[in-house]
Amino acid sequence: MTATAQIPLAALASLLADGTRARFCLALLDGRAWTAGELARHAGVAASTASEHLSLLVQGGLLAEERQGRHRYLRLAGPRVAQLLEDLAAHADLAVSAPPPPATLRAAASARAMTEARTCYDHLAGRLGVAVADALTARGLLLQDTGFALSDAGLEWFATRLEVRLTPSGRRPLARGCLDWTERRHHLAGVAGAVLCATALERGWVRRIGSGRALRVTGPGAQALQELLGIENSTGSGTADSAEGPTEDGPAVRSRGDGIF
Amino acid sequence: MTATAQIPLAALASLLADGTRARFCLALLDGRAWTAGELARHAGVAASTASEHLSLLVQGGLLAEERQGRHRYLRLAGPRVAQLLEDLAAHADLAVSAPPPPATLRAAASARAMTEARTCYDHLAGRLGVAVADALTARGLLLQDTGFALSDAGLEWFATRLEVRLTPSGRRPLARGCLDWTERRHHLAGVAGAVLCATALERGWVRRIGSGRALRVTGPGAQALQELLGIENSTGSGTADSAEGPTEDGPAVRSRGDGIF
DNA sequence: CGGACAGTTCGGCGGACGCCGTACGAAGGC
DNA sequence: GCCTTCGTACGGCGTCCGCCGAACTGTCCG
Repeated sequence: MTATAQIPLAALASLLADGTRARFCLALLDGRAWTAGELARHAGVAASTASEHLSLLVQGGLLAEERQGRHRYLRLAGPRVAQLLEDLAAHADLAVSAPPPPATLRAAASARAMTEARTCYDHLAGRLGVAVADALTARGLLLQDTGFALSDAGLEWFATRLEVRLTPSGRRPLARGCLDWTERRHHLAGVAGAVLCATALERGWVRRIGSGRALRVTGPGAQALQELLGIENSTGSGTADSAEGPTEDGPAVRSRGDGIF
Repeated sequence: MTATAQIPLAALASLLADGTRARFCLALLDGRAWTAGELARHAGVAASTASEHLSLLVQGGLLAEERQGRHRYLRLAGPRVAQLLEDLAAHADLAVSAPPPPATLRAAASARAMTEARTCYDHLAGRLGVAVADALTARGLLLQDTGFALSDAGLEWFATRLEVRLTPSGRRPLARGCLDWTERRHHLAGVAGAVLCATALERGWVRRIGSGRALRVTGPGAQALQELLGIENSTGSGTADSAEGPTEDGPAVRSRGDGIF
């Protein structure tokens, strides 16, 4: 019996203390399910190595698996895990103040698209995510000064303007602040953040770029954001496909929008 | 160059992945400063071993050190670190559903006192902490349904009833929910939680039991809680000294109160 | 039924790391 | 001044663990 096993905190940290396992978890922060092989290639290790790591992560309660035929799909075990990883990553990245500059043009374009708009597990992040949180706050729908919670008007807004139900599921908070690692400010997470992101994807307000977690705001999306929250088409820079994703990257489909968020 | 060093998340997790270092951090969650020797004895390792570990933790930004004469005092680097540790520990402890029963009578008594009232870094926890959060919520001073934030009335209450200023310091939120690992519900953390705890200690409403983090509510304290928040003297069980602390444990000073929280 | 592919299990190798004891420097009490 | 005490630097030892390749199981497809 090793010493770390008796300290739950150390046992949990051990799971994330390995570079390969950490890469897996960070990749899965896009909120989707990857196959074991995809994760192995993503991290640059042999399939056998990945298999063992994934079993550990599943056993440790960080990942959930779903087997379909000869595939083993893996995703984060739930919002709690996603939040934990976000917090940890945010803290770690703050310590290393200077992230290495992207090595290739393509990576740079991908990074730019990510800073504009992306998913953060199951909610919106990047400039877009922060802009939404700010707009909600400016309109008195979200309280950020004294904590982080929806106001009564905010509840009303979700029900009547957005026309969605916020169902309090389990112990997950309705609204939660999530530190955005590019903007270094909070965006909206929790049930409300998830519902908002899902709604935006369903109604075609945002679309995934390529196979990654970067997002692009569509024309109707820009209009909806303007009408619902008064968010103006801001600071637009080009959009690009993402660098990495659960599917093999096909030929680059690089599009360039004009100032679309 | 090891592989984990290139992944900040993994580098941070590595610091906590060792049982001894984890023990150090958990001990320091009492919010006070320990000397290197005290921590070494607490974890049961040689002084030289502890010294190396502590240097790593300081270098990693988790701990702050302060040298006084021949002593090296160590404390958590700040509220952010404390929160991270709390979250991590809460998650880890949930995974291991059944904590081992206390081995000695004295440890059992200490555990009982801890569940009643204790500090959690710099705020109140245990039954007392949750009771305070609940009372604030019941009176409309704290919003817990739609997130976690003080209401306007809550701000007012701190200013006029408690007669303290809540100064928004840095990026620390005014109010934050912290998962209580004994009650499995939220208690009040953030600036408000810290101010409330400090006030309670200053005005003698609560007192530290022995040298640990367990607290005892005093007579005037019970009265103040009743007047300010309508909290009745609840579920009192005996109080006892704590098992571990930064100072060498002297002779046990076991006191037994009658139903004092 | 056989071939291709996804994933797992196993053995073995090599590096990383946590531990200690010892020796040393520095601060404080007598 | 000497001696005790707290903390640090170093060398060595043992273990743990992450990696791979090879062999095997199971699934899908033709």
